[in-house]
Amino acid sequence: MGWVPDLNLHRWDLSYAEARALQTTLARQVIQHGDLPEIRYVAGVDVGFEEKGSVTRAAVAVLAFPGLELLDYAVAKVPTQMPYIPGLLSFRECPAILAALSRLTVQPDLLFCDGQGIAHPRRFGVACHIGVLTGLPAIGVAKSRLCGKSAVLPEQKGARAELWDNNELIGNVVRSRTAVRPLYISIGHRISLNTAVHYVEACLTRYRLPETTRWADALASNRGQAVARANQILGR
DNA sequence: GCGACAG
DNA sequence: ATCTTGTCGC
Repeated sequence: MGWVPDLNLHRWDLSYAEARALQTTLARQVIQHGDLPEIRYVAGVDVGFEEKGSVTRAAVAVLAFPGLELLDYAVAKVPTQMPYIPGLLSFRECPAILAALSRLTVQPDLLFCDGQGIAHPRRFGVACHIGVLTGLPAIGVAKSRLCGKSAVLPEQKGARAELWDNNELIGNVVRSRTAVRPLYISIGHRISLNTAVHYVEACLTRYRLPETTRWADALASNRGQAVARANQILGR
């Protein structure tokens, strides 16, 4: 990651108890505010699995903002080291994600992570983890809820409700399209909740997920047509 | 002890 | 996440 001089790495071979303790410690490094300067490059990050789960495949797609044209993408595969355990997702996915980020040519100004940010039992979901380790502004864009409670959401696109847990505001539940399941948006790092929701909505077109996530999703799951289209656009 | 539980 | 075809509804 030549463009990230200060990667704050740590060990990944931890017991579950150690991993949870590390989350509690690192959560204090999350910066829960920040109004971003000029955002030119937004990136979607996602992970998929191969070989019955033994290989973790991460993909990062960088789009121009606000035009949303694909500018760059990178993929990385690493041996899967940890199973999926609710609350410890980042320990399973971060190694592959960091590897993919290191292969990027364009440095993103903002990362959209597939999963929670501080809307997490210890306020340290995958978006916080990636944000703190890279120092980049990050947003958690999850397709479902991990923890917290929110009011019933109107079916209309644009409907928005607060997500609360233990008397703390941890995120927003947002209807990105009429009559679809809502998105769970939370602070990842170096951004405020309102700014985070603003950028997610700015990356929406006609689908439930923002374009950043859609591209990362397609590339992480290695969908032939998506890879072909990406390579065509980028002339590869 | 009984649910809930990102991807 | 992943295994998988057609089908019901906005």
